[in-house]
Amino acid sequence: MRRDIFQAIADPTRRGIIALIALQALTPNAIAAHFDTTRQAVSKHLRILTECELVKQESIGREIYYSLEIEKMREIDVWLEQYRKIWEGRFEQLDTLLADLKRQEKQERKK
Amino acid sequence: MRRDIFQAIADPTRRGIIALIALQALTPNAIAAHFDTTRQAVSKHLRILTECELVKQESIGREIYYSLEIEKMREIDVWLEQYRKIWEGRFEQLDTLLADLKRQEKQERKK
DNA sequence: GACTTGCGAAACCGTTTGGTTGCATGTATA
DNA sequence: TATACATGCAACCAAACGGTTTCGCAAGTC
Repeated sequence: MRRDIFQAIADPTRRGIIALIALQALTPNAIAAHFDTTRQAVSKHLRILTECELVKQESIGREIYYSLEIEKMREIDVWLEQYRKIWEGRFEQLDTLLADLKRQEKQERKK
Repeated sequence: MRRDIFQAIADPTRRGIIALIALQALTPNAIAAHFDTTRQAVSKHLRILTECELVKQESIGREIYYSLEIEKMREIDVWLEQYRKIWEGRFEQLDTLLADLKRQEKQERKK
């Protein structure tokens, strides 16, 4: 039940949905038409994406339009930043980088 | 069996391991000491990380040192890039962005 | 050679995941 | 009002996941 953005993007179908609704809101039916699964399966994915606030919905009549909560994607970017420092060789603040990694490792350990 | 980098980073313990070996190679025992699981469980995680080439190993005597394959982390960055364009409002090449998202969506559909 | 250490592999187990089918509800439309 | 449509939700199921225990093997150490 612990909804995590990293878990949310782990599934290829969900990444497909994210790509699909990144620029335009779509209804579950419209989304399901792009994949070879049932509408209900898509609905489940949308629920997971909604639970971790990666997706927002807007009801219009009997239709529900889903769209990407782009700000949430930054969370991945934040996590990636420390490693970007490494592959870019930016070790100016090696101390803080080490502290960041240590803190994160400790945080993960608690889960 | 489908080893995917996104699935690899989905697990919090694996993210902890990644943070831990990002700057220094460590043995399974040393890694396991940082988490409250068995060495064997860590070993399983290391196998998954190795399978998707996120981690490389070097045998020294009877010890095996695992370290992060930092280049592989760029793959996540590449995937994130299209969304970064969106949240940064960089729509200069809206056409190519749309094409990128379409292509990716199609790619995910096949899986 | 006998013993300890570091490790991976296999077997097993409870839980989660991703999918399906069937159903209930609310909204438009004839 | 009766009908069709768009959707979420519950129940169920096989497969995958994350963990443990047990084992076997290679490499050091006495």
